Amino acid sequence: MIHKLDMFIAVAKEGHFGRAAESLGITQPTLSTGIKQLEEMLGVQLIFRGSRYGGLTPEGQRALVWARRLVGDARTFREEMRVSRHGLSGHLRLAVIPTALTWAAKLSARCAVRHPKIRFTILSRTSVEILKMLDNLEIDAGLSYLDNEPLGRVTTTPLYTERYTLVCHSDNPLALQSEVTWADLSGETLCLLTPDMQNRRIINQCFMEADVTPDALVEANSTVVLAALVEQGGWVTVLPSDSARFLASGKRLSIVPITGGHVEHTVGLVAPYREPHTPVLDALLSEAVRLAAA
Amino acid sequence: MIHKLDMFIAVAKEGHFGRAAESLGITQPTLSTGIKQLEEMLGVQLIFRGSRYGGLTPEGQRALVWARRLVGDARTFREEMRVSRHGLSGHLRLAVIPTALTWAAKLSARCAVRHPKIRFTILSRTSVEILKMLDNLEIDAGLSYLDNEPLGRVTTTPLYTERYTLVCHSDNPLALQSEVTWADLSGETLCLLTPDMQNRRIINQCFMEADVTPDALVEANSTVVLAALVEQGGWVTVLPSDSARFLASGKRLSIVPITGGHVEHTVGLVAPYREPHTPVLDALLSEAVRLAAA
DNA sequence: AAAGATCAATCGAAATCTTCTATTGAAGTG
DNA sequence: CACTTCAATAGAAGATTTCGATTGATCTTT
Repeated sequence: MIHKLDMFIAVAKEGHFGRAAESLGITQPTLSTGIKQLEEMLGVQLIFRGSRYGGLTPEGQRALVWARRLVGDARTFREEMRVSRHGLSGHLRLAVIPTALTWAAKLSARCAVRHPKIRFTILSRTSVEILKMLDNLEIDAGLSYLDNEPLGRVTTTPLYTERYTLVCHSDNPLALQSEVTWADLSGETLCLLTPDMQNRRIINQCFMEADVTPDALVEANSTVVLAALVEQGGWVTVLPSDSARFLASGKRLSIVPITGGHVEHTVGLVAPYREPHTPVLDALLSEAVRLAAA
Repeated sequence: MIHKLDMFIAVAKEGHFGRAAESLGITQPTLSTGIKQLEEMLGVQLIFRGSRYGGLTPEGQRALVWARRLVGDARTFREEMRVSRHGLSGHLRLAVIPTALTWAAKLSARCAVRHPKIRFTILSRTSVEILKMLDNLEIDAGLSYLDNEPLGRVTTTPLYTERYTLVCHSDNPLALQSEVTWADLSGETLCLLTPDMQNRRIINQCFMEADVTPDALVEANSTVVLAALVEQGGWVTVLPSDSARFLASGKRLSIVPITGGHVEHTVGLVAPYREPHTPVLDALLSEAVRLAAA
């Protein structure tokens, strides 16, 4: 049953029997018959298909919610049993928005000190992708914005609040100012994150509120690109203070706080809503709480 | 996996491999290997045993919680899929404290009118048994006291509040009074529910608070016995007003309200804490809400 | 419109897993 | 010390799962 549900989740995720089978390490006929048996067992059609994948039926949509829950619970269960004999060890998969990567490093480092047997995988992803990966059980937790955009059924642990700063070359006249406004940036040659990043959308809104139309000549999905570009001279970018500090250190880059109307955006840990969590995830969550308090 | 967990739940419930196997309709060796495979799959020992059942290990205790949850969710899932093709039909198993049996009848009758394809099984049980049966997935919901004694992880829907009344033969001098106190009953020949019933414990406490030691010469676990006994003459009993009214009607029995210090005890529907519920259970719950409002 | 590519279903054989009956072996009982 | 109870084990029968090969349908390209 659990295994069949796993197949179903894979097909729903990939939208393609062949790829889904590959992702599970089984052959396509096996998966086809698996789905068919699941449909027979439940007595409902889950997937529209006439010689090719045609999306989920309404029952399929509903079944997907249950499938994710059952498979997720089963994994958590197995994980808990595994930990009870091997001690707190295992694999923790995180997806993180680019501007929170330094915090991901901080968090995982502290967690690793306390629990040396836990392995980490940290991926840079957009906030939307993070939620999707949480749904599909591809990651155990994410680091993303807690406010602003709709989260699904998740538990959240606030970590810090983003404050935006200008990052420019030390030669730039703006570097001498103790602070700048969003309007001050109107003439500058901007490089920013791509618009699929929530951070960029937030920054866009800040510019809009200051009646400035930002003109980002270079867009990238990595803050490293932005910092490197700024270092070359001529370019400026906007980054949250922590990212900015990290990327600017040791280079001829200056950081200037940006003042003026912008909402505060909280970044924190996002984990599936499931009670109880896996012991490893629990360890991460409590480390996040400690880190937030510090 | 789910099937193995089912076996595990059965063994934990019965405390005996043979009986557990019988209750599942499989043979004992099948169950033995099933448990063994489950233990191997999880990598932990679940059950102490050296040629006979020796209780659950600590990991087994923990695993039992997960097993109940997974099996329960899987059933709810299947139920929901079944309903999506057969309409709101199915089987609803209720366990009810004896004094709430009339309400169980009322509730199921109203529910049956609205959803003619639902079948009901209603069992008279003690409140403790009801909670245990909910845990073991033997019933879908219970009708029991919502306050007073510790409930597990359940959702509750209040239905009514018990008010205690004296039930006596119409020839009894007490029948002429408009009300009686607990102390007034000290000389009477009492018959009451057995002490394993929470109702009896509540009544005992009422007597104690009135400094009366009740002397129940006949104890029974059915209100029918009590009413029949009172009808024979000489005996009196104490019942919640609804039960009393129902049992006394058409017989030479009188009902006298009992006044004086007693706490109010709320009776209502008790269902497993699981979101979402089965569609059939949802139907029952909303019917209960309507009935409570009426 | 024909040829080719893509994709999921189907078929049949091999492998794996499950369940059964019969038996064993261990621990408790009179 | 025989007797009973209980769970584990062994071995065979049966069911299920999986896979490679193929088919048949649909979509794309020429």
